[in-house]
Parts: sequence; structure tokens; C-alpha cells
Amino acid sequence: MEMTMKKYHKDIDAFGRKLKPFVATSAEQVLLTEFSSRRRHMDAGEELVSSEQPPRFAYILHEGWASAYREMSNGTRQIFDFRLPGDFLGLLSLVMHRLDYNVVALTEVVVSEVGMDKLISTFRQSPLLSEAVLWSLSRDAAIIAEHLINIGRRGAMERIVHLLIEIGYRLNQVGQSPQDSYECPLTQKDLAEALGITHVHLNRMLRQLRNDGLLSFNDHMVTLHDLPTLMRIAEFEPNYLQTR
Amino acid sequence: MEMTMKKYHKDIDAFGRKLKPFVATSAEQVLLTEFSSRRRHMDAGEELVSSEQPPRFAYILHEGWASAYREMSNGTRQIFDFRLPGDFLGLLSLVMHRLDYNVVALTEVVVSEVGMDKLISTFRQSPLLSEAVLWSLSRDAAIIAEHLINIGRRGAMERIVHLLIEIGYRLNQVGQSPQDSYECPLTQKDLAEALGITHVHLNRMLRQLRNDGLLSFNDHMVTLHDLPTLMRIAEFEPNYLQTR
DNA sequence: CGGGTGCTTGAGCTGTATCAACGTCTGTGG
DNA sequence: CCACAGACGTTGATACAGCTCAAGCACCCG
Repeated sequence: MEMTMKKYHKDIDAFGRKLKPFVATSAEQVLLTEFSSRRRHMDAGEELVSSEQPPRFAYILHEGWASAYREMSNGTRQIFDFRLPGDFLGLLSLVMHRLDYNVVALTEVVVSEVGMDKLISTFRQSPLLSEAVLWSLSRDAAIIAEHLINIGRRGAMERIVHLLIEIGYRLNQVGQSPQDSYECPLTQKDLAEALGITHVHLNRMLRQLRNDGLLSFNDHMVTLHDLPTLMRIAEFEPNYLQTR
Repeated sequence: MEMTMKKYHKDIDAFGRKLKPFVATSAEQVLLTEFSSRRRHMDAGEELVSSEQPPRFAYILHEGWASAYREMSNGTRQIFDFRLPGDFLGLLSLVMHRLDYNVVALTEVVVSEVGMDKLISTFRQSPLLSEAVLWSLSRDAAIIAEHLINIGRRGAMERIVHLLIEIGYRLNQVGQSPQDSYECPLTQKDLAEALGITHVHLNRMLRQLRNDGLLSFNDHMVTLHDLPTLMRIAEFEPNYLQTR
């Protein structure tokens, strides 16, 4: 289980990089760049997908972070994924029409809107790009399944480690950072809400990880000091994050 | 949030019923029946999808139950979904190629094999059926997300109730049973492994539910005695299970 | 009958939650 | 430029949901 530590080029578009394997002809290239048009900036805290109204668009996240979560009736939240540059936002909602979950920008973001019409016409025009959409959805599902396993079968410590490794890995895949160190806009509360533990307990576990010299999360910076050991602790297996 | 209590017709094919909204032309009808050909019987306990070797097929589950799970290195398992008649098995694995999860038959099952070639050719021949596949995958992802929320944010009791309602609802959708009572081949261990609790604790919670007259699970039969109350307890919201 | 599989119950333990307080930083308005 | 409010992080004390270990029971099937 080695991780190919790609050099990263933050200048290259994350989305284009992720779907490159699905571009064979120039027609596909054109379609794909159309996907990336209609760019919009949004501020941290803005809702991109809301359970209130039926979704009008999916989005491609070019820059910034977002989180996809369910709001529970008692006011707590379960975040089921952090969405990173190159990822689709709300694709599931667009296909399923009415789902009780929200996507909110965690930082300033740059996105482009993708309407259902564009999606449909892509399906008619390019089987290869249809596959790309299918693959994106599958990868997202695999990520969510992994989070389910994380919460269902691992202790708090291992969960934390697993998620922080995953994020580093994903960022590295789209050329945003090295694997073992990245800027991380999450608060401890965000992280705790993704991991199914309280922020108080998270804080204690983070202290221990820091004391053991394994990992630090300070000042919006995650550093994985001993990646091999951490990967062993969390049983991290990146198959589910494979690119095509 | 009312549940339309459809009368059920176990004679009608579950898969055909589920994808009926995606059949407009007779050409699509033909393609869809092709999907359902190549039927095979398999025994309880047989592995349909294994993390060991790369997947050769996805399957359509016509009859019987299966479970999709991850096996952890310490020997425990996390089941992330029970697969019911009409569902695809291993679609995710087929698209993603190498995933660490297994699908095993829980009862005798009748399935039909679907190869990647068939899937690809469908994408070229019918945008509508491509959409159907996309939708199936999305629905499965939504189910997994709901299970994530279940485990992450609900107590043991509510989890149990939520899952048992969900299964009844899904069975009813494909004409296998009424919503509030169904034959259930799961052992308490299976259920516990899906819910992220021990079978010992599950057993105690089931006893309490039985004593309270809310729900019983005896002799492979689930009966939801007071569905409205149960739905309130579990905050069950069936949006994620919508049919097209 | 004997052994396996699944169910049930008990006793004691522990990981994580809850409640509460305090510290630190940052941005804002007087 | 200071004062203050509001987020966020940190720490302590205590409670409890769910776990572990262990044993007994009831089938069913060979």
C-alpha cells in the first residue's frame, strides 16, 4: 500500500485533472470545459444546496471547501463528507430531486453551476462523459461508505486519523497539497460533527495525538508527522479513492 | 409524511417494477429484459462480490436478501446495506474496479449477471436507461448516507427502529410485503453489525421494544405494531427512498 | 443424543457524553 | 485605542450508554 506522492501543481484546474481520463476526443474536451463555465464566487457560510427547496443546479467546486450534512431535529448535525476542489456538489440531490441534506461553503469558494439540462445533453452526446459522471457519483458513494465504516467500526482516535489522512490524500490527488501536510479550514466542531463524536472529546484525542508526536492540527494546519504509523493505526487503504 | 400503503403483488418482478419509470419505448423494454436474463440461483452464504478479486459482474437481485459489508482486520464486520429484491449488487464495485467490500447472499437468491460490456452498450443505446443506472446508483448512495446518519447521530434504540422501518418500506415498494410486517431472514448478529452495536445490546433493546408493544422481531418475522409512533421515534423520513 | 448456531441474561467496566468553566484571539464600535 | 462580544479551543468532574466477558438456554439437524 504505497502512496504515490505526486508533486502538486496548484495552478492546474482540480476538476479538469480529476476527469482527464474521460476525455478522449476534442468534442469531449469542449463539453468538459462547458461544464466549468458559468463560474461564481460565494462566501463562507452560504448554502449551495438546501433541503428546503428542490435543487436547481449541481456545482463543480473549483476552489475552497464545503461540507455536506444532515441537520437533525434536535439541532445537531451529521456531516457526511467534506467536499474538496474538483468535487461535484449536490449531484445526488439533482438526480434524486428531494433529499434532506444541505451543502454549505466552509470557505470562500469558486464554483460553476451545472443544470440538469446540461447533464442530460451530455448523456446523449458522450457515453464517455456519461461514464465520468457515473464514476464521480460512484466515488462519492464509496467515500460515504468509508465514512460509515469509520464511524461504525473504529474508535474515536482511529476515526480522526483516518479522516485526516483521507483529506490529505484527496487534496494531493487534485494537486492542492502534499499528502502529509495541508491547510485545513475546519473547526474542531466541524471535524467532530463529521466523526460522530463531541468536539470536547475530539479535542482530548487531538492533544494525545500531538503529545505522541503523530499528528498536529493547529492554526488551521494539519501535519501528519508519521504517516506510515498513522496509516497503520487507522487501517487506511486508499482503494476507495482511486482515480480512473 | 404519509406512507402510501400500496397493495403488494409478489408475482410482479421487483426489478422491472423499480425501473418502470425509465422505460418509454419498446427498445428500452427490450434492453431492460436483457438485463434480467442470464438468471442464476445461489445458496445462502455464497459470495457474490468479493474484495479479493476484481469484479467480473454486477448482479440484479430478483429474489432473496444479501448484505454488503466490509470485513475489518480484527475480524469484525460493518454491514453497510442489506440488499433486497430489485436492487443491484456490486454496481459500485464494477464501476470503481477495486473496492474493499463484499456482498454475500443471506438467503437463497435468484440473480442475473450484468457485465460491464452490457452496461457500456446501454449507455450508448439509451440515454433514458443510462439515467436509470445513474438513478439506481444515486438511490443506493442516499441509502448509505442515511445509514451513516443513523449510526452517527442516533441512539441504539432509534437506529434499530429506523432500519427496520426502512426495510419494510423498501420491501413494500417492490411489492414484497406490507410496510408494517415482513419476513426477515436476518440474525440479531447481522442486524447488530449493520447498526454498529453489539448483538448483546441489540437483544436488550429489542426486548424493550417488545415490552413496550412497539415492535417485535421473532422467528424471522418483523412486526411494527405502532408504525406512527415508531416513525416519530426514529425521525423516519422516506425522501431518500423515493421512486422516480 | 451431541454439537452447533442463535438467543437471552447478568455483572462489571470503559469510552465517550454532558455540563460547566475558563482562556485566547479577533473583529467591532464607542 | 480600549472594551467588549462572540467564536473557538482547552480542561476538569461526573454520568451513562453501550461494551466485554461469561454462562445458560433452546432449538435444529446430522
